[in-house]
Amino acid sequence: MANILAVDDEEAILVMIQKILSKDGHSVKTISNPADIDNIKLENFDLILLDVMMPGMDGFTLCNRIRNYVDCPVLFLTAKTDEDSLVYGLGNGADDYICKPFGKMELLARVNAHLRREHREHFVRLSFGDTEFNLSAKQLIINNEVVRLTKGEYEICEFLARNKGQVFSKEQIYEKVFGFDRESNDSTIAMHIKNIRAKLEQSGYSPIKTVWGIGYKWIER
Amino acid sequence: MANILAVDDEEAILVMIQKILSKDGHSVKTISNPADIDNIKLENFDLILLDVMMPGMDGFTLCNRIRNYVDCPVLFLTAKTDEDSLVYGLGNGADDYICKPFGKMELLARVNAHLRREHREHFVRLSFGDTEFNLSAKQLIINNEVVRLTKGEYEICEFLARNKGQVFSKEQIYEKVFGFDRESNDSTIAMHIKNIRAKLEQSGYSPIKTVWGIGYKWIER
DNA sequence: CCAATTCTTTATAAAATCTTTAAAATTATA
DNA sequence: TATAATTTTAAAGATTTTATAAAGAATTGG
Repeated sequence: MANILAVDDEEAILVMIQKILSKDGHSVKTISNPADIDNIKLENFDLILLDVMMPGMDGFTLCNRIRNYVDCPVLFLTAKTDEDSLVYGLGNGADDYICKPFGKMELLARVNAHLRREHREHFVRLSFGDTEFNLSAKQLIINNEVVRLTKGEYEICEFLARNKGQVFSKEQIYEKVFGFDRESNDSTIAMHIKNIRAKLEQSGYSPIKTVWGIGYKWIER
Repeated sequence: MANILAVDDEEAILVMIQKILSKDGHSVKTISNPADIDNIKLENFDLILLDVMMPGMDGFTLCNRIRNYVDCPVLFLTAKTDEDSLVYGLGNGADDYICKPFGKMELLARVNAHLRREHREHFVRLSFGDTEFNLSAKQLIINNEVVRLTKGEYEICEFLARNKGQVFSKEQIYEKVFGFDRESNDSTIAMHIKNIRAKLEQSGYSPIKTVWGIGYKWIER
């Protein structure tokens, strides 16, 4: 799942880390001599676990040094449980500070949380229930499935959904969505509404309701 | 510096959080009634602190719910110090789990570490699957083979790939990649896209998708 | 300064979307 | 119930946007 590097001078701990993480599907490389870290391509790792107190090199300095060419999460594993050390560690480029003795499940949970975060997409969203507008991708997603809408169709949906419950005339919709008014736009909107409905119907949704004589509205469910 | 939301039913803790964080330059909003969270635009926050045990709503559920439309770091503050709760919390979308009573400096250090990370640019590595950008050599490598792109072509690819999933208009792409705006740049970008596609096609890749009427986006297969 | 590469423009073809038209269906109301 | 108003629907036409090709301008490296 992920490439993880663990650096610690205690073999027993490395064995434990190796066991826990590889059981969860990760590929783990261990180093017991911190000096060896210079012979390794750190760029290839998705996450690094670092002991703080190691003979010949302290983890803080090491972390600070490798931060120049490493973007991935770096987590300290340490017996130094005082607050000052923690603050110092986090202030020197680390992303987490796990105190020994730590629970096996805690280690795994923290590692996975950091990995998950690394892959978290930063999209601007607008969502209610199982309906989601991905404003960055300009996509309407229903039940984790993308509904293939044209630009105009999408814009109409987003506009109505943003103001769900409110009724808008065809004219208003046209003006709000396309930005200007026009001679005969009612039939255009009617057309779009029809097409949108047909597409959403396939996902089992009918969110656009006709308010007779007035217009349309997106109903909240 | 950052907009932070803190949710806790204990006023004393909120006051403390407020004090610590605002002293460090952050803008802090506090909520003592978790139900109020529905009346707040969560998108505006850079980081959220959440108590786990609150009357009427538990933080785990809340976190899981808001994760649908919130990308920012969410940190639990909790008196539940057992490992199971920690694992459960981190497994439900949280990014950290801070046990009460926590040190003031620890809170600040963790908050800042998360914020710093959020702004950490990936300057070393950008890759997915067998597609890799060598950012220092300015090369796109697919299946261990270098794709011969011109500088402009490469920059467009890197920009789109960095923001994969997001749609950008031709104008936006031009501005972001070449740094300035221009009278007629649409056809230039269209041209580059065409050439990029032709080159990537030879490696069997078609990562750039046209979003009709809006622009282009990089899709991760 | 020249040659090669890259970027930009122009023109045309192709594709997708939007708009119009008109008829059918539905709803409101007299 | 009949009539008028409104919405729905289908299909064709118009428009807009993108893709492609080729040629000209600018830039770069030797």
